[in-house]
Order: sequence, then C-alpha cells, then structure tokens
Amino acid sequence: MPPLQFWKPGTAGPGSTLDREAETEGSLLSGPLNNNLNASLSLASQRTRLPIYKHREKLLYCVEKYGCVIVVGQTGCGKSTQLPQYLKEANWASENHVIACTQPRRVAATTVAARVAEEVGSVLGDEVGYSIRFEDLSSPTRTRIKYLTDGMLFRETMVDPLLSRYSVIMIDEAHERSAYTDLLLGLLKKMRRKRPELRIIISSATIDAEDFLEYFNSNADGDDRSQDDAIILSLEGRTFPVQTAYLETPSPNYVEAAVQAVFDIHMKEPKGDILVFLTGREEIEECCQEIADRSLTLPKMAPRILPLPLHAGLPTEDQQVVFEPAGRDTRKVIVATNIAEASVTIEGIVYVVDCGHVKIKTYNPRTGMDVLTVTPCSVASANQRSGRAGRTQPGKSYRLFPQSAITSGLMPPTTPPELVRSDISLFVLQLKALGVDNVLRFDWMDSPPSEMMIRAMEFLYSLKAIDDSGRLTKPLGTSMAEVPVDPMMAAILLNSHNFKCGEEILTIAAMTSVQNVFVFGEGAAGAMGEIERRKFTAEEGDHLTLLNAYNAFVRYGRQSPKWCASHKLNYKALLRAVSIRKQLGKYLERFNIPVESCEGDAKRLRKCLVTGYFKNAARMLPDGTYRSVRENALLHVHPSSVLFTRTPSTNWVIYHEVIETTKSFIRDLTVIEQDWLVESAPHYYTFRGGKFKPE
DNA sequence: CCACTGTTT
Repeated sequence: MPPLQFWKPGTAGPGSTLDREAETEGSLLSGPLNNNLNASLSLASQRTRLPIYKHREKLLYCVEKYGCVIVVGQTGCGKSTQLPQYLKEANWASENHVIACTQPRRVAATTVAARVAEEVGSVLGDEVGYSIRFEDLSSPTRTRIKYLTDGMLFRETMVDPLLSRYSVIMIDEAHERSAYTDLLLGLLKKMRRKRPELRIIISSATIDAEDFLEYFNSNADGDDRSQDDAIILSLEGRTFPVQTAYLETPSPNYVEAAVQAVFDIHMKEPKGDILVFLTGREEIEECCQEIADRSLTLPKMAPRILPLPLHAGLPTEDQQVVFEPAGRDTRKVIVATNIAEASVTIEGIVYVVDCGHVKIKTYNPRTGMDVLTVTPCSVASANQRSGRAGRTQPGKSYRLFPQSAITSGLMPPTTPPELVRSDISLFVLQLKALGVDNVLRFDWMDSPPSEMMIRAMEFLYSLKAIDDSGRLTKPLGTSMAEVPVDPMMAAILLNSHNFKCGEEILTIAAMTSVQNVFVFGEGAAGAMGEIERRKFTAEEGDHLTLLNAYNAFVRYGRQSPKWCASHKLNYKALLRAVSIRKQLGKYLERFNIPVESCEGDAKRLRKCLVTGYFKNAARMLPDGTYRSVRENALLHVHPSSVLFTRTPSTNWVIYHEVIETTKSFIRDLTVIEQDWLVESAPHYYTFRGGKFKPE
C-alpha cells in the first residue's frame, strides 16, 4: 500500500489555531512552566505566573456586573482550577456561601478538587472539597469551593430548589452538553429570576460560546430586560501548536487507512507515541491485529511498534497498560474509542490519527428503541481529538477525511446534546418533582422533540407515576423521582413489597445499573468467560443470573478481587453494585417499604419484574426470533444473554432494553408467563389501544 | 442464530 497523501494547510490554515492544547489543566506540578521555576517559589506565587492570571480582574469585574459569564478557553488554560480560587479571594465565598464547580465526570471532580486543595493549602474535604455519588468529601460548614458532578448538583436542587448555599455556580465542560448539564442550565436560568445575586459561569469551547450567550440573554417569558445578562470572556492558555493534515481523498475503509497512517508516521516522523481514534471494540481489535502483523515486515534496524487497545469494555488492568512506558526504541500506538477524547488522558502523545467518525446512541421515540450507529463526528470532536497530540510538546494530527467534510457540512459543528437523543422519561419525572409541571414549556437550551416528551408522559402514566392531568402521583410518582434508577426499575423497587421480594429486587436493580459484569475476552479468554458464567446461569434468564452472580460474589467470593478474576467477573462493577444496593436500600427504608426475601420463590420475583418491564415484552416464534408484544417488531436475543442459546419454557419474555446495531437486540431477559402481562398491566394494553390480544 | 461509543444519580 502506498503512503497516504496528506494535505497540510499552512500556519493560517484551518485547525491551526483551534487545535491547540496544553498539558494537564492548570497544572502547577508538572509541565514546562514548572521547569524554569525556582523551587523556593510558593504555590501562591506560581499561580500568579499563569497566563490566565492576567484575566483575573476582568473576570471578577464581569462576574460582578453580569449574571452569567461564558468563559471560553482551551482545555489546559486553568479555568477549572483557577477561576473558583479567584472568586474565593474576591470574597464570593464569604458569609457561609459556597462556590460550586460542576464536572460531567467523577474522576474530574475528585482530581481537580485535590489539586486546588493543594494550591489553597487545605486538607481535601475542608476548605476545598468534592461531592460525587458514594463519596462526599466536603464539610457543610467549612467548605468554600466545592467540585461536584453535574448529576450531584441536580440532585441538590431536589432538596434546595434555589441552591441557596451557593453564591457562584460554574458549569465546567458545558460544551459537552451532558443531560444534567443541560437540565442545570435551564434551572439556573430560572433561579436567577428569584435570586438575582446568584452568579453563573459557563465554561465552554469556542465553537458554541455564542449559543450559550444567546440562551442566557433570551427571555422566554418576554420580561423586559434593559441590559444583557450574559457576556463572553475569552481566555488564553499555555498551549502547544498541533499541525493538522487532511486526507485528500477519503478511504472507503478507515481502519485500513489508519494502519497505513500509523506506518507512514512510524517510518518518517521522529519519536513520540501515536493515538488512533476509531469507533468501537471490533475496529480496534482489527486495527491492532493488522499493526502487529505488519510490524513483522519492518526492517530489522527500525524501531519497534507496539499496538495497544483502549476501550471501556476492557478490564481495568488492561486499560492501565496504555500508561506504562514502552521499551527502548519502541513506539506506542494506542488505538482507542472516544474514551481517549475527554475521559482518559495519556501523556506523551505526539501524533493523533482520527478516523473522523464516532459511535453514537440515539433514541427513536417512534419505535422506542435505542439505535447505536457510526456517524461522522463533530468538528468540535475532531478538534478535541487533535488537541490530544499537543499536551507535552508540539504535535501533529492526521485526519483521515478531507477538509471539505468540514466545510460542506458533512460533519456537524457540534454533537447533538444528550437530551435530544435520549429517552427522557427519567428527566421528565425529575423535572416534575422540581415543580416543572409543563415540561413542554420548560426553557430548554435545546428542546427534546415533542414526540419524545409525549412518549415519556405516556410511559410515566402507564407506570402510574403521573395522573391523567400530568401531575406526579403520591406517593408512587414522587418516590420514583427520587430513587436513583430509571423509572422502570424504580417502579419495580417500589412495588416489591407486594411480592415480598425486596431483598432480591434490590440486588437486581443494582446489577442492572452497572455495566460489563461478566468479563468478555477474545478467543480462549472469551470461551473461559462463557464457561464461568454457566455456573451462575439461571433457566429463568439474565436477571436471576445476575442475582446469582451477586450472591456468589458476596457469600462465596467474600467480595475479593481474586475470586472475581478466577470466575471472569468484573470486580469493580460488582463492588459498585454493592454500594448501589446499599444506597437503594436506604431509599426503601425512608419510604417505609418493607424489604423481605422471596426465599427462592422465583415466580414472585419474575411477577414483580413485570410490574415495571411490562412494556418490554416479547414472544418467541418457532424460528427462534422474537416479536415485540407492543408493535410486533422483529427482535433478536443479544448474544450476551443466557437465553441466546436457550428456548424460554413459555416463549414469553420481558427485557431491560432493546438496542439496534446490526439487528434489534434485546438485552437482560427474563422468562415470564403470558398471563402476567394482562394481570399486572391491564391499563397499559387497553391504554395502548387494545393491541395486545391474549391467545 | 454471534456482540457493547461514552457518561451519571
């Protein structure tokens, strides 16, 4: 295969100004800035040397004058670590007020908090703290700067609807538009009307700053506002330039093109590791295999090349490998999914190869199915990926698509927000609990399609969470809004006392909340996993299999990582399930719902599952395929299900979810009796227009 | 009959 022809725009070309990024955000502990510093300099004086410090007064002025400041600056300029400190120093955290800073991810909340605590000279959890699910390292009286996940702050609005403890709320990484970030934006905008002293800081990427500005300056209620409430503030940061090259003619096979690009770089460019972005596990395995095969043909004297896969499905030990230094004269090639775009940062990357695509999940309200498809990624995404090449030195980004893909609009400027492509039943329920009765009129930054809202309302009505006027039912609806699981599972939990099986349902709810419980592997390792899982397999299906695995982990495995490894179970996932189960148990206790065991009576358990899962019912045909009860849609059992190789004794099943990839796959199945559907949800099937006719 | 992008309460 001939070397790929890349076109490299000049310094003024596209990407050359956007695609810049510095090392660890606001880092004072590493990076080039630190090298020249006198070791005796205090952390405080180091802080004043950060480029962002020049903007300190301007920022404080804007926060004083405007309700909402949209801060634009590249990752790495120190927004997350410095801005909250500037605000504290300017007395925004006096009189027991707290400065909050939200993050879309747990690790970010904890690591940024730890760094800022060090800079402030505080013990983590004292003046500077964090709060994420299962871990609250903050003091209600002493903490002045608090980092938390956006989901956590949203939860706080349920207890304190005006978030009165906070004087300033900074929404970091707002451009990612996570569901809870979007919900918070809507709530904060509303809050400011009742709390004009509240200040909002939105941290965003350049590309969508104007959208935030327009949103916060617009007035849905037509109030007369004499002056703009929001303003954009641009910050500069310490960055290394990343040169961007485009492939002139797109390859029909980007995996192959990626392999070729990797070898072109390896043969022509100086040392430095390569990060390749592909869309999924299968592509990554194929790419790594091909790199390994072709590396055998390298000249004897050439440096070695080491392909390393990275995706969320890998066990933690395997993920760690990408951080280990490769041997002498060996170039690491990390072949990754989007996990390396924002969640995982690998130092030492100098070259990025970007396939220009991404796998994205989109909910189809018409079919009620999630679709997982490969599509062109956004320009924002491509820029973020390129930036990964410039963390420690100037880098190069090789894009496996032509520049016209950007200019022609083939690639959207930004990724659609999570809220407009998700099943929003849970969010509608939670908004109603916050007093937003008319969700259609909620001031969404981007409104979910009305079809999704209608679908969500119908579904919540069928679960008896809302009444026919759309209000939350009491106590079922209000309780469902509080429990941290999806509405289906919340209904099952809250109905469990009627079937005297709360103990088991708590476990099943916890286990369906975590992913990748059973470790999957390639080839022989995969076969071992299959054999191990048979030990837990229940004839009744996946929910009881999950229950068995959990009980074995607690009883025989004594929650040990070694036991998990030998049974091909994901230790971290199971440990998380233990925490979730405990938390859910506390909710049931607070709601005064008795928790009993069904003492091995699986029938009661399965009947209880039907009280929430009834809309997800399917029937097996003689040819082994399934049809959904609701729309008679063709469904296939996912190969990860224990029912993939089995026939359900009754031919009837309920399932946790359906996801469309190559086919429509149903996952997490349980065998049921046909009668239980009408028995447990007659309202639903008559409500749906009597489509369901028992045979 | 053969498969899971990534987050989070």
